[in-house]
Amino acid sequence: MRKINPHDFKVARRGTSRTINRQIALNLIRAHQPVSRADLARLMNVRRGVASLLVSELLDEALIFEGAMGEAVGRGRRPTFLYIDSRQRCVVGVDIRASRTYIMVTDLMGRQLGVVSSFQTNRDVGVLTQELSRRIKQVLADYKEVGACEGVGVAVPGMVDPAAGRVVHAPTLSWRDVNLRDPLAAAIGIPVHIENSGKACALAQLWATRSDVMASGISVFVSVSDGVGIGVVVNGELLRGRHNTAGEFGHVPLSIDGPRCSCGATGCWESYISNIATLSRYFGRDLAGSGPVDAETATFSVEDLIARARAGDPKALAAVNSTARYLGLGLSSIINALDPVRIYIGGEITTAWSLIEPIVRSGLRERTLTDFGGNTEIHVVPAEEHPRLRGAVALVAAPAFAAPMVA
Amino acid sequence: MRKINPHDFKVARRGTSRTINRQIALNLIRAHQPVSRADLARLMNVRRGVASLLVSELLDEALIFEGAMGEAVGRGRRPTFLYIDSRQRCVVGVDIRASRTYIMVTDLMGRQLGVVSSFQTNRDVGVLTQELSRRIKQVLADYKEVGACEGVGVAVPGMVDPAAGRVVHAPTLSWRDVNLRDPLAAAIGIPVHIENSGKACALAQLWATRSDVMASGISVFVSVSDGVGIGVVVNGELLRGRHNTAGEFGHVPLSIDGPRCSCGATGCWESYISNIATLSRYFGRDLAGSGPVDAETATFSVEDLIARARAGDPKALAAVNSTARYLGLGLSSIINALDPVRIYIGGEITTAWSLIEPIVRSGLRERTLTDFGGNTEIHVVPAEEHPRLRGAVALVAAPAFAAPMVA
DNA sequence: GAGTATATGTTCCGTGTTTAGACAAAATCT
DNA sequence: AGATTTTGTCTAAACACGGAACATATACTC
Repeated sequence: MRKINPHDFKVARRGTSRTINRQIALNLIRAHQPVSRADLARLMNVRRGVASLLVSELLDEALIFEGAMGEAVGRGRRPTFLYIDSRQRCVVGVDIRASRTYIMVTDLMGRQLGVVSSFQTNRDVGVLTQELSRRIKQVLADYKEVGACEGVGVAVPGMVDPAAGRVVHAPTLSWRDVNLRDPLAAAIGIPVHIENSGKACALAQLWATRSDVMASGISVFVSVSDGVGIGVVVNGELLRGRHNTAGEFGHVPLSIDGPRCSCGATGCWESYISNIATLSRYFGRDLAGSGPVDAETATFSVEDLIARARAGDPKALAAVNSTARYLGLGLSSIINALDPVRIYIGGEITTAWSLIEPIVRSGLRERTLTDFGGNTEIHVVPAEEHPRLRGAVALVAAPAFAAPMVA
Repeated sequence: MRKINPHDFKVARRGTSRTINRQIALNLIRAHQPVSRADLARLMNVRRGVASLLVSELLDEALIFEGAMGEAVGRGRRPTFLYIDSRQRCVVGVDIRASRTYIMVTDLMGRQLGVVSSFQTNRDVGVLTQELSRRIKQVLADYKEVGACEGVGVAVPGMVDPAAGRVVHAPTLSWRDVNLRDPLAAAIGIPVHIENSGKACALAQLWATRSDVMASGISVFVSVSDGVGIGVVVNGELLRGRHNTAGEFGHVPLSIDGPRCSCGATGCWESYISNIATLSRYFGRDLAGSGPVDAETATFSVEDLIARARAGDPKALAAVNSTARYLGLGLSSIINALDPVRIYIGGEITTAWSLIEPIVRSGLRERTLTDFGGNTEIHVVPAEEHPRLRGAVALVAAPAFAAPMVA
């Protein structure tokens, strides 16, 4: 039951019905391809004539194309199959992280083309833009057969203003109010879209062709790495808030008297479960601080810690288990606050999922208000799926499929 | 940018445009009445002919009526003014609280008719239903001139399944899985709608004719009384979640090692800022527990405490100030999690707002991630506005104005 | 007071879109 | 070869917005 905003509404025009149905048809082709006009008519519950007209419009705009004739299922004329037209078009996804930056090329459906390449992140924006531009051009030259690049999507670990193309604040990169989009777009001559990496992860799941849980109700993506990035999707739309900072559950406290967090406050969830927090717990001292960096801690990663835990190192196991419990306790806040259908979890810690899942679940159940809250579905997204990169790609590819604004 | 759910979408039919525009016109009449057909055409940016047809349809359905001719502004024919048709129709709002139950009669616009009556809440559902039924009939008989009752809306302090008409769990009433709607509806012969009281408060603000902040972006209503009830509105729609429990920020922790909360967990925000928590802080012992009830604490309310604080009692002031700080700390979680445009606050503690506002604000700024987060607009809703009751009324009156489901 | 200007509300026709159904094309089965 | 079935196209009807003309009603001007 939505209220119409009496100061910001969209009147239905003569072509509004067509626009709506055209987008529905396009999405159905995306979700069900290969699919025939007759299939579409059945899926949409309209006459074949209408489906035909919608399809011819999409064909004119080269958003879809007619593939080979399908094999007839029973008797009767064989259908002509329709596909999203991703021939000779590609998208580049970029994931900027504190240590390394990753690049991937996909088609318009978000299907990976080639391999993911990476290089060390230079925190000087000018230098990074130069290097990114060079590498993107390189990658596009390497994969010439994939065609023209429709756009570049960039996931950034920090607060982003996508409309302005600016990074408002990225603590791990020491960026403040940086225009990342325009210089990069100018350098490569391709449109660039930027977004916060937690939100990008959520977009990746939302626009993944297989999943359709996220397209209705509430779903949450929790990405645990250097920091905790979170994206919330409500009714198929990313929750942005007034300044595009909605979803920062990482800085909701577990204990206001807890450890100091990079954000300046104390006891944030992030300060309990980030990779640095887990490692600090193992080494018995705060690695986030500017203390002396010894050879061991400098290169030791959470994956290494998990390996030791699996190998039977009791201290490592204790550190991981501790993180698991705090992870569950924080998830309970998300569940109480949003009552989501499903929570996706990504990040290095998920490689220990089989180890920690029961602890996460019991930590979660310590604080969830209801039994079904405690049973909220949790889905692990492995690193190989590259959620940030796929989300970055969605920034470019998804708008063409978005629902029209109506009423 | 919303994704169309490929398994649950609404195709635009021949009448869809008309349905959309009809609802827009209806909402504009609601928001701007008195208003003429020509005004509507201008507001909607359509030809007068279209507006005329929409209006005649709304007239046929008796949703609106033509009032007296308006005075011509300049020269030219005088407009015929249109109004939402609330003649001879009324709505009853009911607010069930742990101690007392309140009843109010309004018209379809939510304008209060007569006075708010109340009686002591009997926790036996059967007895309460009987008494409610008797009193509602009484009130409708007393105000016979207001016409037929379109429905009864009930706000309940607990978890509610509005579709089933059941109270799933209301701790302060000791109710579990109680069918409240059907027995009451049967007894009075009028449709009944029930909803959680925090969500009802949010609905009251959403559908208030003057405010239109809530109709776009994110807004939150925080109601502090025996417990902490919260309603979140996203893009003009109440955030419900999978089990209609979204918004329970009252049970997000300030400190997981904090005081025990009525929900069973420890350190919930509610356990720091509920009226009982504030009073417990003043009396130096836990009033929520089943300890001995002495004459002083039994009748002493937060309003009394605030009066003492204003009179200069340092212990009272300290207790109130403490609550104020915790209120601010918890609000920062809401701001970080949702980045709302505005937060509404209701409850007894708001009578001390002039006293506590700076402390709430500084507590809030201790933990908000960004400067603009720290400056998030906070709006106090005084008890005299009866947000719960107006929300209960909105349950009945609002559906007629809701946006149609499209795409 | 008659004529002019202006605003409101209705009506008519054109265009675009869905709805319904007929029809040709293509494939399979008998 | 003919019947059946499925796909895709086409045509007419129903319905909605878009645009403009027209009647109505009021105020201003000479």
